[in-house]
Amino acid sequence: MHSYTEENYLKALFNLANSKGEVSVNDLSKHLAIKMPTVNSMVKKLADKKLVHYELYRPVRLTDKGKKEAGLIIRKHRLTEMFLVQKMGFGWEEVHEIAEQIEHLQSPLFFEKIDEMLGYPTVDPHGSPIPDKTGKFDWTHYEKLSDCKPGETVKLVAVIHTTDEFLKFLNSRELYLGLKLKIKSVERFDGSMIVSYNKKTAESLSLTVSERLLVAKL
Amino acid sequence: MHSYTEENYLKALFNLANSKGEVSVNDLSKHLAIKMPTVNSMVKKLADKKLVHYELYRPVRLTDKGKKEAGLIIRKHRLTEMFLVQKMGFGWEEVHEIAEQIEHLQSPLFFEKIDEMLGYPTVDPHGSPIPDKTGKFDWTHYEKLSDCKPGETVKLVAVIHTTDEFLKFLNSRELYLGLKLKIKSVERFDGSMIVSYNKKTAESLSLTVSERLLVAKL
DNA sequence: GTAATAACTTAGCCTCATCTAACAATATAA
DNA sequence: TTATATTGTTAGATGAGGCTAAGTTATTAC
Repeated sequence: MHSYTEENYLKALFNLANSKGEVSVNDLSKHLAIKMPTVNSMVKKLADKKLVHYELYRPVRLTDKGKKEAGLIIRKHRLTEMFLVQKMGFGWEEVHEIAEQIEHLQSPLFFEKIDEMLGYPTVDPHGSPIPDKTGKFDWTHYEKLSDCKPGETVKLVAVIHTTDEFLKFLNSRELYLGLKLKIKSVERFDGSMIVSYNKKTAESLSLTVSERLLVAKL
Repeated sequence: MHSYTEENYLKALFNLANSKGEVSVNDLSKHLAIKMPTVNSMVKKLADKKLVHYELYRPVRLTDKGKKEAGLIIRKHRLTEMFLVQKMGFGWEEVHEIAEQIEHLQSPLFFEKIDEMLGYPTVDPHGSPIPDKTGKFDWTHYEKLSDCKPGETVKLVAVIHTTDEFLKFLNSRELYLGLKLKIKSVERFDGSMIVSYNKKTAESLSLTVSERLLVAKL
């Protein structure tokens, strides 16, 4: 098994690699708030364990083994978040910190039980997919709200870059997963969007926000 | 806050000190499965932090501060065990290992929620008292089954030295908390007891077992 | 009351995960 | 295309929490 620390590096690599597939030592260092030389030596250690591909002065890529391990940790994290929200009554903005700790528990039985109690969910409370027991998952191809056109009606299916503050902001605007949104117009100037949903007929969402909301077209 | 390791030392001291109030370095070493020199240096560290009283070549005693800290960890452990049994359907023999890990989580909110969901319980699934929010608790004075006399009828209220195997043994004999037992006789020779409960009219319990069962007289 | 045993302590070493300081390579901009 | 800035690497230190080997103090047995 891997150490608490190694697990955090794997998870960070997994999350950062989503777009490019490779991650610079610098990105990792910033994301983990750990100095570069430390990250550098840890990356070498992960390479020794065949969890990442690494060459001097080159970005890092997870190996298949590394992807699997990372996927399994993310699985535990997301199952936990779902459990905290659905079975314990936490808000979606409260669960990240706690799941961050619980994901490291060594008890397959515990996570089996959670999975079962939740009815084998496929997404977490923020709409992110939960990897399966082999560590694999697919992001069904959702669009960013910011890529949609006026006149379209869409359903909010996931939230990305989920920070505390952002989720609280969504709460305050009554923006929840599953919500139907109609796009009324897009402001040329700053990319902000005017949308309607529920009883709100003209809410404005900045580009910063609409880029973080994933939707399915209806 | 204290490290994971320090928390384990505090918890061990708390558990071992129950009878004598003081604990030898040797006992601690055996209980934690950590070599004496390591324990020795850790004890000094705890003394620096005013968590234990310590003099060279003398046993160790928790300070009031240390007792409080330890009590709060035990509280988290026992609340967790109760949660695992009552809300997640685990058996009382399965929860120790998991609680051992969860007790170290840093999230007051998480344990508040558990406490609330359980209706502020005062004992864990094995009948041990759950310390309050100041780390204090009282072992209501229960008697060992082994100290009872033939003819008495008692209620099983707690189990001590709870290992996996022992709890499984109790399961197999259908010995659960709350059970009424009548003591029929005690064997002079080896201290074993013949008791009746439920539909069983003459079950034999060895001294090893009856010393680990706490009862209240009826 | 001494000798043997058990318990305790000290000294010194190890690994893990972190750091800083200094140097090397690559990328960017003039 | 050379100068500068950014990114990456190496070397060496640190603190936590372990270990073994060797010596010291208590305790137990005779």
